[in-house]
Amino acid sequence: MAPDAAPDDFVSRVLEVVESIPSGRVMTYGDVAATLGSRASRAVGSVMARYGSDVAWWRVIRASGHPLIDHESRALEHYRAESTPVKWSNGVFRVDLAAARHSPAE
DNA sequence: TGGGTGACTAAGT
DNA sequence: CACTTAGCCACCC
Repeated sequence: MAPDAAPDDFVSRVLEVVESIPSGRVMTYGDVAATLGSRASRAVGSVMARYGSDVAWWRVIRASGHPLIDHESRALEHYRAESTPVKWSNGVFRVDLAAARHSPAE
């Protein structure tokens, strides 16, 4: 129980990547996991569910471009504030990955 | 130590 | 383009 989080932990690593995402950009769970050298996209989501309250969770979306389920209204407010490119489809919005996808190696 | 779960992904229908 | 099925990996009890 160290008071300071270790950057060696998978959790801290995920948070670091999410915080490295610039405003107006988004990353998929798979991209974040790939940055960590793993395919644990689900584990990334689990980390966000627990510690996402302290990071820009709205900048992390699914590979399909859909925002977090049951949180799309909250995410939309952030996207509008960050000028994130989104596409509307029959009342439901979707992030334009072709224009908003961010690469950490860039 | 082992089994079940999940803010997921990709492929097929 | 949207829904369904199977696969993966890390975390929790």
